Amino acid sequence: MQKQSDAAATAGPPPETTSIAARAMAALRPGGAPYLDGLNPEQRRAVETTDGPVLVLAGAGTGKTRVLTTRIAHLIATGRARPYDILAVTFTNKAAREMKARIGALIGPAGEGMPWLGTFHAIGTKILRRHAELVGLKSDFTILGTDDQLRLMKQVIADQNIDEKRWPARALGHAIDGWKNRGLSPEQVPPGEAGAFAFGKGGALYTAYQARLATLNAVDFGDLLLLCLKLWRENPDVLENYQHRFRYILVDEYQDTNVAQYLWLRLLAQGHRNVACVGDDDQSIYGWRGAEVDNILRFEHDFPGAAVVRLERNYRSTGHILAAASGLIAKNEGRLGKTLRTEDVAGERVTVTGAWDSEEEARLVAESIESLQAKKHPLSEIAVLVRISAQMREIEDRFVQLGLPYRVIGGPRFYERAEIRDALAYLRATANPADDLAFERIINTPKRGLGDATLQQLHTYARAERVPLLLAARRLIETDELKPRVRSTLRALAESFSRWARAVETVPHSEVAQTILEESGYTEMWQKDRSADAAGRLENLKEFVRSMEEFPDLAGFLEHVALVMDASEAEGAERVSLMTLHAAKGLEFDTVFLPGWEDGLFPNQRALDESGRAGLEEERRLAHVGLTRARKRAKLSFAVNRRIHGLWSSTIPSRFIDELPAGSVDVVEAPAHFSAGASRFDRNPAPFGSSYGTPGWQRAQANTAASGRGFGQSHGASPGGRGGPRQIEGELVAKSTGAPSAYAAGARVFHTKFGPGTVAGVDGNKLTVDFDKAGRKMVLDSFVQPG
DNA sequence: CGCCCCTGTTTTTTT
DNA sequence: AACAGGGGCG
Repeated sequence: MQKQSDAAATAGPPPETTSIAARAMAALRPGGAPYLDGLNPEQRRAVETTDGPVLVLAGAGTGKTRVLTTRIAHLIATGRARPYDILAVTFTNKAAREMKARIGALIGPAGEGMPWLGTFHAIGTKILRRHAELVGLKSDFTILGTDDQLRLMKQVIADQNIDEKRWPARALGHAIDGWKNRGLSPEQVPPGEAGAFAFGKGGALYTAYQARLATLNAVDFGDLLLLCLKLWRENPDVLENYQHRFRYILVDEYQDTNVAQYLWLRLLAQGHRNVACVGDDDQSIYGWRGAEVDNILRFEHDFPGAAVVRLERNYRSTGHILAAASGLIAKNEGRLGKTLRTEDVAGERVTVTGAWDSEEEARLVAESIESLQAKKHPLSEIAVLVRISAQMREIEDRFVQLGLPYRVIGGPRFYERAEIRDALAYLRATANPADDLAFERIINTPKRGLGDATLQQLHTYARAERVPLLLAARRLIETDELKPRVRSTLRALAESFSRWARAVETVPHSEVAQTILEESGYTEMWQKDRSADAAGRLENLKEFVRSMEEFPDLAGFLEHVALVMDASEAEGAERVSLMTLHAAKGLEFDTVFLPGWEDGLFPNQRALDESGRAGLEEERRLAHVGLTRARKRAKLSFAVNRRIHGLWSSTIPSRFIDELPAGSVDVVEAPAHFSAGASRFDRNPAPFGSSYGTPGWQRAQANTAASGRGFGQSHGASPGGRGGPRQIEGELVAKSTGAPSAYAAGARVFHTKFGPGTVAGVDGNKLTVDFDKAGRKMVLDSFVQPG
């Protein structure tokens, strides 16, 4: 496959033609084409193969972003395209921002104001606003966030008299999301799937949901793409216009595209057929939210004659790290196949350390960081990457105890916070009196005595008269259908909204926001709140009002908030970064800690249960992403005991550890200071079987016994010095026997710690056992005896 | 209408 | 274990 693609690439239009012309044209400009300097031959080919479809398979650390930005610079500098002829799509705002900045740096002001560089959703919005009426919307449509969607779904479910407990709105949301990801409008959903939800009502619910959106003049994120497809299919002239307009199309992170995005791109690319997709099938980690690795695997089929360029020269990691990552990812089937290589030194081996429990693991990580810090390793160049957010807690606790400065990347986002969503709801309801969802959110926030009963009345009236809630309120307060108290409260609220709406016309919008928050009693609500986070919320509200000043008007600000759900965070501070593996994609650090490599956690059991082998391969890609974040040092670890949902479970090392090439790995034993006193476990819970028979493990056990209790030696881990971690080269702690287990599902077994149980599943020498007392656990078969 | 207790849930995350 | 959301009660 690899050979084939390369052949196809060279069989295409000879790149030299464009290359010479490009260079000649660039040479006309003073200073030649400095932006091409320093590209390697493959990168250069990816940049200079301008015409026709191109797939750039860019492995981790091979200069993907550089290629993308240089390619745009090249298109503009050589006069092939003006900035507005180029469509460049990314997935995240961050990526879009970065690309803008780098293009600016490459070619100066000429590259500024690329109007069609943005996320799929931002560009989709831009297009839909221009043609809103063709898809049944007004151009000032609202973009709903997930919480609004959820509330809408709840209403729809209730309307259809379906038990929301049996068929939760979340599940419906998931189903509809899935359909939208696959580009399916309600009528296109396969009947079988539509019928699977709520006794055959899934399709009807989807239809009803879309109808509700339409009456609200609102769309959700999926619609931003789906409605473009509808627009183009029903209006070929409009499609043609865009096909013509976008002379060159570039797509970043192509492996993350879902079907809807793929269809979207394909329609547009059919014009000039100059589409360059950059991606890495080995870094596809978003399958669970609809990304189709197949899109990248099928590229050459979908775009016949496509040139394929592989970027395999890695400029990031040292040899052993790259070897470990490559060796691991090689276990995946269904990949296009790349071999990363580096000209860098072999460097340090990847280390693997076993800890007694997750608490000790956190301590090991923290102490390891402290000793690096002592050697002047900048903290900003250290990251701890975890599989799930829940792992962060223990690590944070440890950092706090030691006073290690750290920052969590990708936590709850600014615009997702309750106080911000409330403030936004006030602004939305002010800007758009028909925004029922916003009005509903704040009608009783702060508490003003307008509860469910009142809301029901409003709903009934609004539905009967087909008017928005706020208008329904205005009309009802003129009748005597409401209790006097409710009536006066509601009148005051309605009048406030009128007043605020008038203010928007004359007063700067951030001042109006300030006024709204004060007059509505919202600020006061938090001032009176005695809970610990109230002060922080007030701070957030201040920041929120302040951030509005950066936008020309209220509508502009609301659009920004709907599409750009992240607030820029201060970078470069002297802190350790803590984040999930997913959040780490695209980042790099000198030293990377990868804790929690245990079967069940990583690879994650749920991924395995839900997606089987595909799930396992995605987990493996995640591991690959994790390893390739490291420039100089990657430190894996696992714990033998971990608390899962509050219960202690015994765990076994990740199968991925076994899959690493032994030659690039060092097993490093934990410094000998197991916190025996703090553990609630017997030191020797089970006779160690073959898997724990390695010298390192045995020594760890011996040291534990000898070192006694307490924390006394916690700083004795001076690396390189005496008493520091000893290394046993090439030995793997979790070495599998490879031999199939002697046990079969259904067999009765006995475990010294967990007692009797029944084997539920077998995977090599790893057993899933339902213990009579202890519940379901995963254990190595050498830990149990026939029972 | 509002508060409190109980119950069920718990991957990864963007737009 | 921790949290969120719903139901029931005052």
